[in-house]
Amino acid sequence: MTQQRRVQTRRPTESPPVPYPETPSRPADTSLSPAARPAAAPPPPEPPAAPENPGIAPGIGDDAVMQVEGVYIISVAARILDMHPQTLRKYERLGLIRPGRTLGMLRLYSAEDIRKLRLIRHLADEMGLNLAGVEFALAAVQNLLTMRQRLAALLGPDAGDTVTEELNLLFRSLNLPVEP
Amino acid sequence: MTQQRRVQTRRPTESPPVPYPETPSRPADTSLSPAARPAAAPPPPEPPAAPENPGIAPGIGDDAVMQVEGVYIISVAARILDMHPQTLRKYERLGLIRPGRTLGMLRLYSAEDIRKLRLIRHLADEMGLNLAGVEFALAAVQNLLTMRQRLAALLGPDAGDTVTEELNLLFRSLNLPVEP
DNA sequence: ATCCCTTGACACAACCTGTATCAAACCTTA
DNA sequence: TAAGGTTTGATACAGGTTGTGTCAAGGGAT
Repeated sequence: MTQQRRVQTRRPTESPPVPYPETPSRPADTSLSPAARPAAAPPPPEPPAAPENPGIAPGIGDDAVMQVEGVYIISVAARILDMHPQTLRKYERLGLIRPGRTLGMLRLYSAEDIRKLRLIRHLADEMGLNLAGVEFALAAVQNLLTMRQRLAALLGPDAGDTVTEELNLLFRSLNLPVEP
Repeated sequence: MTQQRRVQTRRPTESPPVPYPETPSRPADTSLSPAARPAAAPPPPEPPAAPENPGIAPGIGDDAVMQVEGVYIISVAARILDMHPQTLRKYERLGLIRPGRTLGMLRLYSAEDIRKLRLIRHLADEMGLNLAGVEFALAAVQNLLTMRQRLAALLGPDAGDTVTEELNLLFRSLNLPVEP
C-alpha cells in the first residue's frame, strides 16, 4: 500500500504537433531532482527588489527588454500573495513552481509565477487538495490547454473556438479560475 | 488561511445539450449532505450475498433483469478490492461513491462501483492524492467524458473520434487508467 | 564595513486518513 | 422462535502530511 512509481512504456506513435508533458508522478517528498540544473543561466539579470510596491509592476526605465511584466524577490512575492516565504520555497523544492534566479541565486518570481501561485493557493486552501493533488491539477490544466491547441490545429479554427468554449465551461464546472 | 467555502453565482447560459455536473466543492469532512436521500427507492432489490465468489459475477438464473454485471455486499467488495470495509463506508460518507442499497439498507456495490473504487485507489495510493484531490480528479474525468460527448454532438462524429483520441493521450499523460 | 535580506536545514503543531473497536440491529439458518 | 454471523453507525487512535517557526551562515547594497 506504499507509494510506488509506475513505469510506462512510451511507444512512438505518429509524432503529434505539440507533445503532452508526461506527468512526473512524484508522490513522495524525495524530489528536488539531484541531477537537475547543472549550470543553468539565470534568465533575467534584473534584481529590482522594490520593497513597497505590491500589485503593480515596477517600471524599469532604462535598457529593459520588452514585456517585462514584473519580477519580485521572494519576500515581496510572499507579501503580495499573503503566503509564507518558506511555503514558496517548499513549492519550488517539490517542483510545483520554478522561479528564475538572479546571479546571486536569489529567487525571482515573475507575474506568471504569481498567477500560478494564486492557482495553487486556490487549489490547496479553498478546494482542499494536498500537494500531490495540486500537481495533478496543474498538469491537467496544462495538458488541457495543450489539447485545445492540438485540436485547433487538427480540426480548424472554428472547431478550435468550440473547444475553447467547452473548456471554459469545464474549467468553470471544476472551480478552476483559468483563462485559456 | 483556513478552509472556506466559495459561493458562486450560477447564471443560466444557453442550456447545453449535456450539462456539466457542477463540482460540489467540499473541502471539509462535514459532508454527508443532511437533507439528501429522503426516501430514495432502493434500485436493485437483489441481495445475492455470495460469500466465496470473488472476481466473477454471481449467475442469477431466474427472473433477473438484463445485463446484471455483478452486485457485491460490502465484505465481498472489500475483499475483491483488498480494501477495508470502513474505507468503503468512509468514501460513501464523503460522497465519492454511492452504492445501491437492499431493502434492509445493506450496501450493494455494482461492477461500475468496483471500477470507480479501483480508480480511487489508484489516485490515492499510487498518485498520492488526498480525498479532496480524488474528488476533483473524478469530477475532471467525468466532465471530460461529458465534454467529449458534447463535442461529438457539436462537431460531428469525425471530430468526435479525434477528440476521443486526444482524450486518450491526455488520460495516459495524466496516469489515469480510464477507458472512454 | 554594516545592516538587512535570503538560503538551507531542522523541528513542531494541526490536520488528514486508514484502521480498529464497540453496541445495536439485521438477515439467514436451524 | 432462537442462535449465529454480518452489517451499520459512531468514536478513537496511530502514522503521515503540511504549513509555519527558528536558527546559523552567507550575500548584496548603501
